Amino acid sequence: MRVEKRKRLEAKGWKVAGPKELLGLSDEEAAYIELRLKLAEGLKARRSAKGMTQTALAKAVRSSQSRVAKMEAGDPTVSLDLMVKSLLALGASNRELANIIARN
Amino acid sequence: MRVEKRKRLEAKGWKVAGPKELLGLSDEEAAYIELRLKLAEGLKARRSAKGMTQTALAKAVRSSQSRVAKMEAGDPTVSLDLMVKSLLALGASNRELANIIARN
DNA sequence: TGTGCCTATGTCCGATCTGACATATACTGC
DNA sequence: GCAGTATATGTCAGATCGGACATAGGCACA
Repeated sequence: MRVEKRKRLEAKGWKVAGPKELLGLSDEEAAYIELRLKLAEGLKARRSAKGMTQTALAKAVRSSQSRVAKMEAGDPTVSLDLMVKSLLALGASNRELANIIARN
Repeated sequence: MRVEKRKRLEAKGWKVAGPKELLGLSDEEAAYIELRLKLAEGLKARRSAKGMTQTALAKAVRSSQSRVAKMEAGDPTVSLDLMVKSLLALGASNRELANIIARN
């Protein structure tokens, strides 16, 4: 993984467990965090494509605007569950979900 | 969704919120639960393909045998996060994850 | 039948995540 | 400038999820 990307991730507040190399991420840690970021981006893209506000999406998933903002920011305190549920609430199919995840 | 499948899901202990029709699942609820089952199946398949025991996988992800069993059973008390992390720990790439999700 | 191994299920309490709220920042149009 | 709207960020009590543990069921092979 490129240093630039790593710094982007670490800047978001991720404290990474057991560094294999100093401040490094293991492959699976990296895959996990990249996955989250892809979901976050997909969420934001889909929401704005629909012309929805964060508040509107929040209501649709019975959450709050602040949590939607955190989701889209890739905040470590939001779960994959919530992000996935939100994408589904935005009308994404499992197949579209897969596309978001597989995307480079 | 076919009634047979619905019963399969409900039998696993899912209590579904706000039934649109009596005992029915909305599209997004169904997609969410199917997603979980796919991950559960993928997890079990991948683990046994590697000849690992649940206990061995548990150690690899610093979890416990009981939780691995629940994961593979699609138990509602395990999060997507844990299932995804476990799949990644089994060496699955994000792309393989996507394949599991997109599978029929 | 017993011993051994793997998996399933239930319960507990400590850790993590959640919605709600407050507040801040940013960008409009007036 | 100010009001209105959208988004970002921090905090907190309550809800959910976590590993650990106990225990049961299943299946093999002596």
